[in-house]
Amino acid sequence: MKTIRTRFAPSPTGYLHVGGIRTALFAWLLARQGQGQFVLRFEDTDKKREVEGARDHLIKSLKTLGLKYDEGPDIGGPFAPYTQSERLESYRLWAQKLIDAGRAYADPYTPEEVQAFRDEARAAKKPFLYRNHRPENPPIWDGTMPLRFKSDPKAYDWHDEVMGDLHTGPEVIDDIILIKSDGYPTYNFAHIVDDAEMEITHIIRGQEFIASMPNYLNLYEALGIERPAIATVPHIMGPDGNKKLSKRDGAKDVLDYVRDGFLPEALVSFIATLGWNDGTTQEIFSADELIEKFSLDHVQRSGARFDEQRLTWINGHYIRQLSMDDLYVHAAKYLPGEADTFDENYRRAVLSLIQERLKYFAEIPQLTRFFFTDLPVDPALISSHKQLKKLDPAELKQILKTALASLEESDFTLDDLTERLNNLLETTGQKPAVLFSLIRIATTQAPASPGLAETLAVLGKETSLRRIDAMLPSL
RNA sequence: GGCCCCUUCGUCUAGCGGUUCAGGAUAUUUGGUUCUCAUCCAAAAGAUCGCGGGUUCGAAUCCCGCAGGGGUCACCA
Repeated sequence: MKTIRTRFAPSPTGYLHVGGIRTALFAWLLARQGQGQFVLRFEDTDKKREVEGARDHLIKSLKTLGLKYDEGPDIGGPFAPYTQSERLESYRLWAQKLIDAGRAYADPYTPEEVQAFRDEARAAKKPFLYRNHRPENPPIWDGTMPLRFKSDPKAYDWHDEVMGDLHTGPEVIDDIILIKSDGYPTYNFAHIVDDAEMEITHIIRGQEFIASMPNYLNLYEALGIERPAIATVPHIMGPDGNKKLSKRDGAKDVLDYVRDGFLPEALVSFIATLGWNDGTTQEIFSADELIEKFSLDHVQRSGARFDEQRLTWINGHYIRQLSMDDLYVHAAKYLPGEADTFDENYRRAVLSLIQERLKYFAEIPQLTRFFFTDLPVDPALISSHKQLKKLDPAELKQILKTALASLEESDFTLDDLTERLNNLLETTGQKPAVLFSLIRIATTQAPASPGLAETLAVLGKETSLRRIDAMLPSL
């Protein structure tokens, strides 16, 4: 069996959103499970649309998600270069073959003239076909005009690894442009040449290319190139509508998610299961499990909607599984600025307490601020509490004083605090809903916090007592 | 408008002619875990399988039509 070689071939015209990374992930998985190679290739033949920094961003996105490529623009490989703008000679050579065989010709029309043909077709509510205007005696191609493919319209039946058996008639075949008037090849031509020269065996690409597949089949024949296997995956839809996910709809970039504190393994698991599953009830997959279980024939044919809630759930799952050391490595930088003056042990203890509450790291500041700074006394925490608001302020004050007296004698170890809090339930005769809530509010001034004893133990004696003292006058 | 693809709980999906008045997950609601939030556990609610015809003893599953959604018809990829 031939070694599997897949590629991810983005154009550096924008950033990598979740939909784009999915084709990369699938291609990577295919290569990994077949002991094959995964190739990165930049398709930079449209210099007008190129975005500064997009290449680095693409590379960083792949690396962040752990999609390591075996050959690529920055690391080279046996078929270098891996950037299309550096491969113009190849396209020139293949184009010449077509010219020699009478299968390519110069397009003598100006863009305006072609546009007029197009408008004409549109007005007649018919699809535009350039070949209906194919010139009878085209000039010799001198490189200043577009070079077009002289197509051989016919019906095609082909197999797509995801979409199944497909069929189209000859009416969709046209004389596509091979080389633009600026000398750069079109994607339509360049990717076929590159995939052949780079010995790519499987192409994974988005739905938008399915309509041009017959044209590619026609080109493969004319070039005498055996086509790779094709897997066309559906688009990922935006959260609200049925539109293809795009940056314009507020879709975040993969690195945006990482920046907000989503773990790469969560992103990978989420993206893989958007439109794919292994047929069992397993919901979350590690990269190794994906390599073992992924299969193109279980990829959904319909577009999946991007559901951030599901991503959030998966991310929370992964955060909970993190060891303390890993949690600290990932999460420490999200701590609020006030945390800088505290030592590492304290910061670790805080993170440990909120680990099971975290959905993504960007939530850390709001969840932990009271551990690092005294928040102002907030009377609303009492007045909106369904138990405490019923009690007389004087009574609350008495309860808190009793608690304070006991805590003053505590060594603030977790065991001692737990025991004292339990004893206080008896001495004050209050329910936990009253006693614990009151102490919790006094010491945190936050609407939510980890368990009371744990929180007090981390805050320490001095801070806890100081905050209770500060609370008393307001009651 | 032509061509192509798609259509199961809000969402992601299982399902490949019968053991399914459709299973799981998430989201939602409720209860429990000595306080809040979260976790965890339990439960509830949620899909006449887009609609209409067939084929069959039997269809979410096969066939046809329709509707809706998406893609494409660039010197973009």
